[in-house]
Amino acid sequence: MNQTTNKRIQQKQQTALLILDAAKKLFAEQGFENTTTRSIATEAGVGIGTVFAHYPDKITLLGQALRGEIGQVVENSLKILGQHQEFTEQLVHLSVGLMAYYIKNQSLARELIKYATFQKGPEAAAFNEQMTNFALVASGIIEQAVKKGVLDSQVQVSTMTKNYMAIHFFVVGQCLRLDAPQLEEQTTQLREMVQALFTGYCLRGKSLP
Amino acid sequence: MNQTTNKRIQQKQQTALLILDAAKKLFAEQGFENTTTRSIATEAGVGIGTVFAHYPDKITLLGQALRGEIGQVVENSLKILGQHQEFTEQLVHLSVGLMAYYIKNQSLARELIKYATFQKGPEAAAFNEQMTNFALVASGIIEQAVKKGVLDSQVQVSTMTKNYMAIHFFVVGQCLRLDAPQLEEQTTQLREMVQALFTGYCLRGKSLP
DNA sequence: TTGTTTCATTGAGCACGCTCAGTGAGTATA
DNA sequence: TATACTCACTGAGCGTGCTCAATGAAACAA
Repeated sequence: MNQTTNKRIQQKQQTALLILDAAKKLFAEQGFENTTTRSIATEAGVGIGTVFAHYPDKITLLGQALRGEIGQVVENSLKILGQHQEFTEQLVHLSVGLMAYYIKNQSLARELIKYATFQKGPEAAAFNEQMTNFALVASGIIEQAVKKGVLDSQVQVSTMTKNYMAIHFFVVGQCLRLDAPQLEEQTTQLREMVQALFTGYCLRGKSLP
Repeated sequence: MNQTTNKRIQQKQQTALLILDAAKKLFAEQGFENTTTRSIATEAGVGIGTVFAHYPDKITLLGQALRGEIGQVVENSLKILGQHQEFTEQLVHLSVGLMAYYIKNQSLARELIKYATFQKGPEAAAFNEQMTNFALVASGIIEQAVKKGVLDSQVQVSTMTKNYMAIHFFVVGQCLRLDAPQLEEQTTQLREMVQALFTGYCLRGKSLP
């Protein structure tokens, strides 16, 4: 029963992959807007109807194409978080990974985030869940700093986390919007803003470089 | 020469107004996506081609429809800025006007800002110029606070301004994204974030309420 | 095997935003 | 007045993203 039924399911899964691979290739080669769903279907060797039988719309295809990579980028950032001692540098590092990815894939990332930020739907929900996790990590870093006595204990961790996320989105927005953003410049700006946010609450006499 | 030429020019200007008025009406009644350019043409009593002879694309029509109102809102906010003594309250007040407008016109404003934030073109440029002016006002408020000795003179005004703008965009983003945002809640969050940003640098013993 | 049901696949077709060659009234020139 | 030119206006038509009734192969039932 299972073995026989599998034939259809396997076929379906493979078709879905074929379409996704074609989409990835064409998006990378021609950009999002310049790639037509018809050309994706042709590249994948299926009819247009099949494309939309597997993915509800074009933006979902882009989301599926980028989601894995973005998750990977965040994961990598998390792995080497511990290398930094200053919690502000940990926060900076957390954002820089994504910033670098967004700069490298500016036009595709811009399209996805434009959608995810302002629209509703499963694709936006999935993306925003990733961002919620991201905020949780930031919150943990700030909480640790308070517990270690590096930060004044009267700060509201939740409010500071929101402030950090605001900075993150602000700088990420610039990475997506500017004409030829330089990672170094944007990182410097990010660092300045994060330090400005926290320096007033730092207890030990750590000075800015 | 002028008088006779005016006939054409006047006719053209009136046609443009007719189209813009029709667009305003239909956008308000049916939303941006649900309003077709054809229906705007019909409502205005002109052909579709005429619509695009006057406005390069649909989003420009929305921009023209909202730009005036948004400018008005900012102007009104500026007029009563002086009523607040605490500079943090001045900053909060600066944002609240726009937030209220965005909540009231959520779906249309979202569409315009989605475009202006991530796309290029004259419409986006015009909107971003408004935002640059907005940032200049904020910068002035912060600079004043430093000069008055309310803020530690070692703060970088430019960096703090960026931090404030980050908060502004963050909260405005929520006003545009959430399902039924409450102005009071969003204002409270904005105030918390602004106070958290500056409290560490405040010289006088002004306490939070 | 034969009949029945499920469901992945298909492409003609729809509605949309936007284009562009053609039209004719308005304007300047003789 | 007669003629040439300008330019606001027009809608048929194009290329999109996406839909949906129809098709037929795979899966199950007899």
